[in-house]
Amino acid sequence: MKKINPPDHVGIYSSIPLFQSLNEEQRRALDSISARRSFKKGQKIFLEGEKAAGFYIVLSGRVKVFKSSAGGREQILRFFEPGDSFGEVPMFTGGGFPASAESCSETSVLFLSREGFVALIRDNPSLAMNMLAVLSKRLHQLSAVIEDLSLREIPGRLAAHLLFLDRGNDGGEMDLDLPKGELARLLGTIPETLSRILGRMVREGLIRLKGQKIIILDRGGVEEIAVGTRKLS
Amino acid sequence: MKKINPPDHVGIYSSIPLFQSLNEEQRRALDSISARRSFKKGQKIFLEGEKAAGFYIVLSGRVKVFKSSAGGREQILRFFEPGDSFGEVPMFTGGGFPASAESCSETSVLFLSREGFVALIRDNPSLAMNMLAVLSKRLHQLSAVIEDLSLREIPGRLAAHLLFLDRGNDGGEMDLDLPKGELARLLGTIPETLSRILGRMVREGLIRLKGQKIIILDRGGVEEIAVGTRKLS
DNA sequence: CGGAAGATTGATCAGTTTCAAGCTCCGTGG
DNA sequence: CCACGGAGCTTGAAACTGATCAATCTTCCG
Repeated sequence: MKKINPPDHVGIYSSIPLFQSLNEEQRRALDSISARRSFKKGQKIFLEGEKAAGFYIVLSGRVKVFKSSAGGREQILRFFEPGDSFGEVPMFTGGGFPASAESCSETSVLFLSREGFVALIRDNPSLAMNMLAVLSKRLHQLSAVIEDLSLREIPGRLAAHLLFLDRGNDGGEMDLDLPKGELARLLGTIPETLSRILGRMVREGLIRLKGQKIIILDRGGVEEIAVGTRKLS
Repeated sequence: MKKINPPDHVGIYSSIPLFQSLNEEQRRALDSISARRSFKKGQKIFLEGEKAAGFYIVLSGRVKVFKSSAGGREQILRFFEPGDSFGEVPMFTGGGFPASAESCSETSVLFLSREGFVALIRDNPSLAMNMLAVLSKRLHQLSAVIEDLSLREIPGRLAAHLLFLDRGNDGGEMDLDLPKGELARLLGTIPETLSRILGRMVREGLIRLKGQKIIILDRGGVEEIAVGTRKLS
């Protein structure tokens, strides 16, 4: 499991992409505007609409950011892992958080105060550029989520996700890395539906599945499902 | 109709929110890195995945940014109007555009070169802050789209959109401001479905509709639909 | 070993899309 | 000035996807 937990505090920042371009002095400046916080599994970190006093960076554990509906349904926007920052939006809009955040496990985060960070950005052009890059990548990701939700049906989303998990380890066994219920909420559906579709994929010999372990048996077939060329019967 | 087309070029920039904080000299600098471009109705401005040499600002007309699927379906992410910038993402990610852009009418835009603008940002902290604010607002918007697509059904999305259009002019007649087919693609559906749902709303006395003109007759009712408290029969 | 949370399965239902046909509006050209 | 033609919009019937509800099974911890 990834974890950011080095001996001295300079090391903390050097393993955070956002701060790559800062020098020692600037990193020390971060110390005075940041604080560690810990969350137990399932704790709320912030709620949609809340005002923010700053933003967060994951040090260890995992955080999910999600939207929830009146009816109790939940759409996960993304999981954040060690090194990822989250909750930046209200720092720059002045409004509230666009979504809620909750820890998925024992989690430790770094909290950075808004004023401090904004000041730091003001005379660190490269920090500003890094943050622009972070937000831009986030926009790209959200666009992809929208594409999934609007233009693809669930088997396609699932297939694409499996191929994403499989990047690099062709054919080998891999881990879903999430409880199936969470995966369902990430794909914009519910556990029952996910279960059924996984079942169909198994029946058609596309994948093998035991617990959270999964193997892609027919990569070409899965790709066809992802693209929409082929359908599950 | 809004239009940005002032006598001298300083004026151009002063009516663009992104450049509010720049002084005269900095605005003159923009001149050397920007160029006007014109598009006729329905012309592609860029395609998803294309590499970018810069980004755009709408001067007059309207631009839609959208995702399209293999099956020919289309999800509009947003419309951009005079003063709005669009297509910034690849400037900061180094990748391609996350979506495609097309003019909705005779449209004139300002194109700003990537290198020039990045250089400008580097020694204009407030320009960087403005851009951070722009991207953050965009993230907020996309989150809202995701919420709509995943957590709400179509009558709810439509009702929310009508209330949005109505902000300020309680009860008066207003304009859809879009062909119904485009509205459908903005709400994540197809013209047939939109037509039926508008029909149901009329039948229930929630709205009156003639062409693109629409009046909200029962604001409370429309709000209930938007929130999900009430359903159309 | 017991119990609770998570996962699967089946039957049913609701919402949305698809396909097909017809209609309306409006600009163009005869 | 009217007729034509086409795009956009509407309407209907049928098909489909995914959600809901309810029951059962599994897993994993305490």
